[in-house]
Amino acid sequence: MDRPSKSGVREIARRAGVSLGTVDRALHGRQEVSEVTRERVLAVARELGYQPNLTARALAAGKSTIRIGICIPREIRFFYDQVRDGILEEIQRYSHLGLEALYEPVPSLGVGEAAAMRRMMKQDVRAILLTPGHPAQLAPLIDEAEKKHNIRVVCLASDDSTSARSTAISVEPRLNGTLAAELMARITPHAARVAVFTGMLATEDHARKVQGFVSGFQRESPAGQIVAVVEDHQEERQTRRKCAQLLKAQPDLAGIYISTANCLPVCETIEAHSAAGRVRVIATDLFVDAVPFFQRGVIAASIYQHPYLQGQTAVRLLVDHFLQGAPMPNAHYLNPSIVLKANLPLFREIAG
Amino acid sequence: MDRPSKSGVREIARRAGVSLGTVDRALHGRQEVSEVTRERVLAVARELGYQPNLTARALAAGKSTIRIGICIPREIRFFYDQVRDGILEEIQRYSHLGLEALYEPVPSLGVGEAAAMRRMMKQDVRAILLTPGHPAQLAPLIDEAEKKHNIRVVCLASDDSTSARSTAISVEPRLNGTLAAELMARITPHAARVAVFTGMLATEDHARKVQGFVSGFQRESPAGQIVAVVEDHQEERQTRRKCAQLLKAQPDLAGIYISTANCLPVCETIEAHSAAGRVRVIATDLFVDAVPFFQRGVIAASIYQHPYLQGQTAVRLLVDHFLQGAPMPNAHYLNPSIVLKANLPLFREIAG
DNA sequence: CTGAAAGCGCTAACAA
DNA sequence: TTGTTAGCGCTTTCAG
Repeated sequence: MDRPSKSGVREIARRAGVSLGTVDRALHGRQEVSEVTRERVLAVARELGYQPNLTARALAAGKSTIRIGICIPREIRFFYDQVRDGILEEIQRYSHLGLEALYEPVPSLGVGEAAAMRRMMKQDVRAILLTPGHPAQLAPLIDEAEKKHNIRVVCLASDDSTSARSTAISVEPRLNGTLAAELMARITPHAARVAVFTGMLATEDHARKVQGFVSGFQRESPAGQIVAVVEDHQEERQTRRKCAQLLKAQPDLAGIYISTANCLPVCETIEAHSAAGRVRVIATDLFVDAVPFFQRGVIAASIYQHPYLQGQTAVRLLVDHFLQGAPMPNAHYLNPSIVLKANLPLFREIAG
Repeated sequence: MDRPSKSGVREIARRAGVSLGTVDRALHGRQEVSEVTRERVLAVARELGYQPNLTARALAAGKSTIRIGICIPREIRFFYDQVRDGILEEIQRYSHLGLEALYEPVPSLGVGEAAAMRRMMKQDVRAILLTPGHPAQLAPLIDEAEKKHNIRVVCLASDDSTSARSTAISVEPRLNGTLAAELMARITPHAARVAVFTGMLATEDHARKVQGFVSGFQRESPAGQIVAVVEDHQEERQTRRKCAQLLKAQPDLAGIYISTANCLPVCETIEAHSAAGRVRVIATDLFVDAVPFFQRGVIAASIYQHPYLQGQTAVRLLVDHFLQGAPMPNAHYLNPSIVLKANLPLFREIAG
């Protein structure tokens, strides 16, 4: 693979007829070097196929040069925890290359994110990873971080593509919906009547999931019908009430797709109406409290959005970017998984 | 998190009243140090909560101290390629810590593996990653590598747990079967009659997949019936013939689970008999030639065994083991994924 | 068996 | 603008 048997800064310096310091300055595009010498040094480096030794670089540069700010809701055992674990563990793996975490959690999604971002910006972070609760509101701050402070902002789980954020990592909401739809079409009888529960259609993510489900279900089950799209604002009482109404109004309902993590009240209502089994439920994501509903056959499947992997991927993109100079993709979409009873125990939320 | 503000070998040496060299020898359990000094040094290290700086270690030890042998069938665009890519890319990511790949491919599964292993053993590898075609036959050699040469042997995709291999990474075959069974039970009508295609039941992996499917299907579809378990020895002509026979003998067949990657001949035979759609096919793994069958609705789903991730995981386990001293788990089981038409484009075999 | 000293490849502080 | 030099924390000779 590798051609150059020995080509370090030393060799470059020798061939370009300059000193180590100059090579370093040229390589890093610092200002204290003349245009012409820089060109020459870079030419030699290119010719030699110079690959910096990251180990030596990290060692010489001293510890914790790359501080990464993390702004994620503090939870216990849920989605955002997994995201955070993925981030922190991956940063840990790269700590020897100087990665360091600055954890500034917010109490819950969308609360205090701006303040947390400001705090991080003051502490010399090179990147900020955040799960924006209201992406649009945060956009100006994201733009400021990116443009004024040269901080790479990575959105996780949710996105605002109109802001200047460097990249976003998520399962494409529309794909969530189409995958659920295809599965729903397969597991329900012919000409099935199904419904969707969502949070608020005003939220872009929610709306796109629903759109994906609607168009996917129509395609995969032409004889089927979507009889209701219920907005529950993720409030438990509202969910129960609307679910009960739905079950009463649609006695032959064959399936429900819940596009948020709010499946518990739906499942309980279904059981209370003795509709378990007849109404196939496809949920979203995973947490221990949902396990009994899988076991009792209330939840047929769940669309899993790989929170841990989202966090891990974010860090890997940053490592490639900062350490290898790789460009950041505009967005990175992960492949969701389907959870059934059989593979349930292997997901990290359940395995412990 | 971290207590010790400064505790390197230097500090240990100072506190233990010895020199750097002695600390190093003690820390690495080399022989040229007296029992008593070593104890003392280790005690100080423990007390200080000493964590070696991997960067400095890699830099000082020089490049490529940890050579990893890779013995995997050479393919184009298939399962083992993905495994190999996962391994090589992850080794690349850790090259700065001294990881180096020694790639000794075999022409096909089970051919020349012993010779390849012997070659690697002579080239001073610290670990061997292999996908054993006939695990039992290789066992003595694996034992020799582990015990005589102190080489960590990691089995991928397939396992021989009776050998002395350090660990094995795979999707548990039984889980493959039960997951396919649960899905089959959901997507077929009540009291469905289904069949299984496998390679050879004499192969442990194949047998366990079938067992998983049989018991899972009985549990999830008590009224259903498994009308045939077909051994096709993964030979195309045999597969076609037996599949045609099956379709003729079982005109009301509702589903086929193919537990090997040999789905193409089955799908083609089904289409030739105009049975597409009526017979739901659940396949195993993924490759581009299968895509049209997904699109035409012949293959309803596939159980994906994450070949790339298997390779990547193997390397990560080795990194943790060699660099952090973590014990290797006896086996590492990955969570299989379900491929549907909707998420098909996101798998790396298809995305390119 | 132990100590002293010379780097690994790179960055950064200080001179020139 | 450029060159020189001293390390980063560890391993590894080579003497003692």
